[in-house]
Amino acid sequence: MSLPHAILTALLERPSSGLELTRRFDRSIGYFWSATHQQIYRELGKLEQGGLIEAVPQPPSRGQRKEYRVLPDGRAELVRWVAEGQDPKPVRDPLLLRLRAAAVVGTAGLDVELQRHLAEHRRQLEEYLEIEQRDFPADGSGGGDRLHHLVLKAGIALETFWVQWLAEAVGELAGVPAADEAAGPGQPGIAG
Amino acid sequence: MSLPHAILTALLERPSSGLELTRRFDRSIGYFWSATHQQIYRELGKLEQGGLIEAVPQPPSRGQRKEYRVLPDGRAELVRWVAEGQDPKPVRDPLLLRLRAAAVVGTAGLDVELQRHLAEHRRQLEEYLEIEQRDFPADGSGGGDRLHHLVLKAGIALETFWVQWLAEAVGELAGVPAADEAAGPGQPGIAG
DNA sequence: TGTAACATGTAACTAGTTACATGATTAC
DNA sequence: GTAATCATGTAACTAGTTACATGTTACA
Repeated sequence: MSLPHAILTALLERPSSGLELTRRFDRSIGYFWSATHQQIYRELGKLEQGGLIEAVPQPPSRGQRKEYRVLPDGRAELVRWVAEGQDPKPVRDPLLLRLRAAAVVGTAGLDVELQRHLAEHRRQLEEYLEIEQRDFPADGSGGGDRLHHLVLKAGIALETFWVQWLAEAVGELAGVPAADEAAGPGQPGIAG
Repeated sequence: MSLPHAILTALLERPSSGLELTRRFDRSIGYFWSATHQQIYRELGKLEQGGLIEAVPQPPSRGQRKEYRVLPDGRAELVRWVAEGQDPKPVRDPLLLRLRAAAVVGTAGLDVELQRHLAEHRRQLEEYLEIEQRDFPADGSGGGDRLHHLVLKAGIALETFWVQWLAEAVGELAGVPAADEAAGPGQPGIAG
């Protein structure tokens, strides 16, 4: 259950309205935990009801901006959650699944997809590198938080992995015929 | 919607009963698309109803083993899905979120978690490397599918990333006081 | 005949997605 | 005054998780 904690973190960094949060979830926090505005408004309601956040007093009506800030209980909950025992979540990626499927039914059409993904990951990597140059310049003058930098470096390393792996995959695919029957059955893959 | 396609792939590789599929989703396919037995039985029902798979004729009763195989429509659906346009799914990782939260409320208790994750990723990496040695030995005698190897190499690279990054994170954390107030507000992180 | 392991399922809940509804403010 | 945009929300659906229920087979 990470969304409430993502919102608590965002609100501690800066008290915001629902729409502002939505915008911030399109970048920043959203780079590793995305959420739609519907999810965010619903969760804000729950958090307020639970006494973890409060709306800055204002005439509450539809269409009217409502700014939230974190209450002591909210901060305490976040502190608790940071130290909580959580197993690493296993990889869950449809693209890897598609490669596995392609090994059985043929790779027709997959090359286009791989190239599209490659371009997208290159773009994302560029974006992260620009952020790093801006917020964490080599001369140490940026003043950015070390933990923030650590998180950003994870993003950079992950995108770098995808770019390299996809480039290899594109090459590999070029050498494999896109027949409808690439491999017969009984050829067990990862651990059969 | 990847689960039905994961099941179709698994059944094409080898016709199986629900429980066998469940076991295979604990390793193999499950390394990049996990599923519980409840999900699997529900999905098998839907796929059968949709005419994509069929149960090998048998007296159908509870507690009685039921083996499924893929029908032509099921294979066609999988072929279609392999070439389908799907955007890369953005990273969604609670651990990165927790680091971000720790930058605001302090890192107390996080080091233990990082070390636990590090150990788990080391174990998983070992497992993948053993599978690689077994199924894809350097002398090319393994006969494993090139696409399967590609998928495995993605798993290896991802685990390698985590091991390296977590090791750096543990070191970084050792140099940061686990105070309840590590950083004041107004210090924007990734893209603020 | 009891019990462990095999095997299939139901029910209830939680999280996330998609489509749509409605009011307020600003710029023309 | 009306169109665009800001802002908050509802409803319905899909996917995934957790807890539990029930029948079958082997075997001590």
